[in-house]
This record gives sequence, structure tokens and C-alpha cells, in this order.
Amino acid sequence: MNDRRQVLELADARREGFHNIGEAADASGVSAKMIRHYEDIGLVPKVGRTSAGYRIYREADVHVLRFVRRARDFGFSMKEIKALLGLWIDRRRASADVKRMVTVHVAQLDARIAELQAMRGTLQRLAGSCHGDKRPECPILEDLAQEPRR
Amino acid sequence: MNDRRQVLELADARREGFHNIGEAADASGVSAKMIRHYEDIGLVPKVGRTSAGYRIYREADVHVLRFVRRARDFGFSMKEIKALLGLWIDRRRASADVKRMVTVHVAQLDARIAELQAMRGTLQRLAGSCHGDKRPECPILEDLAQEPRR
DNA sequence: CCTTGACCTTCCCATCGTGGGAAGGCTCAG
DNA sequence: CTGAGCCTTCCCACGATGGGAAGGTCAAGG
Repeated sequence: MNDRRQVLELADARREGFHNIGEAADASGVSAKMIRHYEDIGLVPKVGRTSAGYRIYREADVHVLRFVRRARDFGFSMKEIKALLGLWIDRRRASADVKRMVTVHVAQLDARIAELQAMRGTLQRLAGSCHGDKRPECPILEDLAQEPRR
Repeated sequence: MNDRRQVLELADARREGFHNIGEAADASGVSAKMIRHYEDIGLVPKVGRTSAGYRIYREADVHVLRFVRRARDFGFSMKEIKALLGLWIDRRRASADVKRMVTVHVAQLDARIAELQAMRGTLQRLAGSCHGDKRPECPILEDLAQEPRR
């Protein structure tokens, strides 16, 4: 137990199937740059080091990184991911807690989607009213120059 | 002509209906902080100053700020806004140039909306498959822990 | 005339997530 | 032993915005 902080030489670690940060990056889809950053801000736990200071990643560490990557792909913020990671690691969590977080996030996505669709709609309408030829007259610019409606 | 850089006392400027930065902020919907920032980065031209160094805003200056505000509300980036401002100011622009920018932006919005909808869809599905009770079993976390599909 | 409070000025720092790059150390294959 | 290609830390940048400190200015009222 508690062998996670033991210092290995890189060659030893390699032999045992562990990874350096570059391999962990490739395997997890998180750049080495971001892996270090996540460690800095405490999002992921600090991993072991070789005596030369190289970080060594076990499969479990790579797994955590993949989890983070995936959560980011779903648009979760760092804070939310931290919470999700906590729930993931806590085997006694209530699934209701997870579901609540996801539901809140879906609502945020809905709100953002609605905003973007509103922008899109107005712009599309404006573009439709613009001749789009060599003449300078342009309802788009005229509209942008207006006071916002309402 | 060329009276835009003439130095006025604040009292004189006020009497002539000009604004200080706070009033320009209220009138344009852009915060004083951001007005200064936009000037710093050259997005909007430098305005005149009183002899004490206060910025003074004419209606035309406020108008420019409003234009920027409105373009931001539509999700244009600073770079795009700079280009739009250029077109707005150039009375000989071709409306086709404006229309093209807007069309490209609409396409970007569409792409972003599609991304968000994809996230939303998957998360919604995952949430649906989660009991959301006191038990720890949670397909959401299990999925997040998986390799991304494809 | 002087005080007071609301404004203005510049300057620096923080956010969030990510990347670029420098300077220097380590590892491994040839 | 040397060179390529890793690794380390450290600093800077983006885009857009805000917070706040330290100090100057303005207008109103005593």
C-alpha cells in the first residue's frame, strides 16, 4: 500500500508499464501543458516523480485525466469537474448528486443555446435584408448603429 | 474642421452637450472600464481630453461605443468588430462585404450551437439513464470514465 | 474659501482554459 | 560522447471583463 509516492527511476517505471507526462498526454487526450496546470491548481492529485523529477503516471492517473478530458468535452467548468471528480472517487456517493449536477449543466447549455440562437436569428434576418452588392447601403450596419431595441 | 482634438475645460464641454466617460458609459451601455480598454487596444479612436485629462465624448463617439456594444451582443469578436467598424465608417463600402462577414459569423454560431446541442443531447440521455437516488450506481460517471467513443 | 463626495486618471491583478517559448536538465540510441 | 527528443520550471499571451488602490478634479454647500 501507499506505494504511490515512492520514487522510481524512469527506466524502472517504464519497465513496470508506467508513463511519463508525454505518454500520459497521448493516452488521455490532455496536453502535457494542461496536465501540469491541472496539477498546479489541485484539480488532479500530484503524481509521483522519478529521482530526476519526471512525473510518472500509472494507469489510474491516466484514467483520471481521461475523465477530466471527457467532462471538459461536455462543457463542464473546472469547478464542476472538481466536484464530479470528487463524486467519482467517492464510491459511496448518491447518484442523485451526480444527476443533479448534470441536470443543472444541461439547463445552462439550454440557456446558452437559446442566446446563440437568438443572435443567429437576428443576424440571419438582417443578412436577408441586405442586398450584398457593390452599393454601400446596408441595413445590417444601420441596425448595428441603432439603439438596442427594448 | 479638425476640432475633435481641441482641448476644452470640462465645464465648457458639458455646456456644449458633451459627456464624460461615466455618461458615455451609461449612454452606450459599455462600462467605463471597457471604454478605456477599447481605446487602449485601438478598437475605438482616442477621444479628446479636457486640460485636466478627462476624456470627453461627443455624440458621435457615444454612437461608436453603442455600435461596438451591439456587435458584441451579437457575439462578434473584437477583431470582427474592428472590421465592422471600418466598414461602418467607410461610406463607400460594398454592402456585400458586410453581408459576407455576417454570413460567416452566422455559420460560426451554427457550428457552436451544434456543438452545444450535441453535448446537451448526450448529457440528457445520460441523466435519463441515471436513477438519481441514494444508491451510488451511476451510468453518468461510468460513461465519463470511459474512453471517448470514436 | 474650504470641505466633501462623486467623479476621473493610471496602474496592477484576477478570472478561465489554453498555448508558446525560453533556459536548463535528463535519457537513450547510435 | 554526442545529439535528438524528452522533461523541468517560469514567464507571457490571448479575449473580455472586473476589482481595487492611489491620487487628481469637479461641483455643491457651508
